[in-house]
Amino acid sequence: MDQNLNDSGWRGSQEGWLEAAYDSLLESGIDSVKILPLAKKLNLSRTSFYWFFKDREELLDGLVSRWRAKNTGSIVKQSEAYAETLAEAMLNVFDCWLDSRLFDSKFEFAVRSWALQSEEILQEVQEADRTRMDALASMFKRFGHPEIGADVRARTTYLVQIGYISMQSNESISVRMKRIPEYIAIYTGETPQQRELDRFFARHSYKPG
Amino acid sequence: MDQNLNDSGWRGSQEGWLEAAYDSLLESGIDSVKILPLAKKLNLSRTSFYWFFKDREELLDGLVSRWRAKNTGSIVKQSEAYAETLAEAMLNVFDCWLDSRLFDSKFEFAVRSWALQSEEILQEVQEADRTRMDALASMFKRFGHPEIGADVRARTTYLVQIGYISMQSNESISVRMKRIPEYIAIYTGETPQQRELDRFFARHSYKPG
DNA sequence: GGCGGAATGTACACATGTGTCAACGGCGAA
DNA sequence: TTCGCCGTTGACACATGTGTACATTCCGCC
Repeated sequence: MDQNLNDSGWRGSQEGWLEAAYDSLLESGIDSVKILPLAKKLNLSRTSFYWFFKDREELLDGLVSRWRAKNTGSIVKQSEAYAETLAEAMLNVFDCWLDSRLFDSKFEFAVRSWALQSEEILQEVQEADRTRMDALASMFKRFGHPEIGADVRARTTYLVQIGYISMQSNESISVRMKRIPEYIAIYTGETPQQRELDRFFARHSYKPG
Repeated sequence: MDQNLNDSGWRGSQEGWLEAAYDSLLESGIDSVKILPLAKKLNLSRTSFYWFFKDREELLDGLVSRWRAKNTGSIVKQSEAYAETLAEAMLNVFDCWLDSRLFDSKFEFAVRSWALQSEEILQEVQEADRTRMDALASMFKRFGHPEIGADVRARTTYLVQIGYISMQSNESISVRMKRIPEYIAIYTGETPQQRELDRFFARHSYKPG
């Protein structure tokens, strides 16, 4: 398959192995991330893996770092973005759910499943959950929701998305977009303005029909 | 460990292997369900497994059947239970989330993670999701919510729970109970009556402090 | 053009898993 | 008591995976 040489004139690279591991993790879970199959995919000898990584453990560590770097950051950032109303702020957060450059849902699900069999990963995931929900709760408080209400609304917002990911569904953008106004109403208790929605739709190149 | 004989005077049984498989699935995921380790746990020879099951595949089928029988039924049933108000109906559904005899969350999470690496299981899970969400949507419609609102509220209710499961958190009953009134308010748009809450708390032997 | 380190490959040792087979053991019925 | 079935076991054959040691090749540089 991948007989192409990379920059340095060689076929293999740390990045290459990591990328293959990432693909396999998303496709079939952590137990499928094995050196022998990856080598076959990369068309490399199994043992040349050990040139780039000490052992399998080190490869898996690389995957966790990748996940941590990508997914948690975006939610925090989007929840802090400028907004005039709570509904608009909520729509900023929704950007994450619809833009895979901000939040990688498949990656997220695979890592959470991984947590089932590794105490270490479980700690990582729970730490991420806390950070993300705290950021969302702050957003609700910023717009005047009292402590407990903000907390439960933050949980609702976040958990619906985690649950959605866990369904591994593959719906079209338009099906998902049709639910947005209702979601905003439920989460925030206020109806979003049409112009707020229009701005959101435009950001995601969606034309309501 | 398990040197006891069962009813028929023998040590092994189909049930015994299935139970061990179930434990292992919940503890460490489907890839940990292997005949050799299970045999060690049961203190039986690995090969005697093949007396009760054709192969590993058949054991896994047993696990799926178990899951299907338990988890989906309860949600449907609770969503159809008698209630005077929507808030009360919602509390009936909440029974599932707090009573492991109705809904086995760990089992649920393990099966969903399994779906990552098996197309067949993915189909099963998605079928279950549809059935459950339809039941919840019917409940919202029964209490006067229009189609799209009922649908999104059903999704919210259901997905928050699936998301919660996916956090694998281990919170005390009292922490969880304190959020209930807020959840009801968000999901249904109406505040629950104190007596409705009291009835719910009593069902779960919880004394608000 | 040949040296040296980066990258790859081959061979080995070992571990863990599946499934088949033939032999063995306990217990109840004839 | 002995026959036969239900359940159990160890030995075998095989597959897939990890990691190490050592040889080999490739490429840039002097």
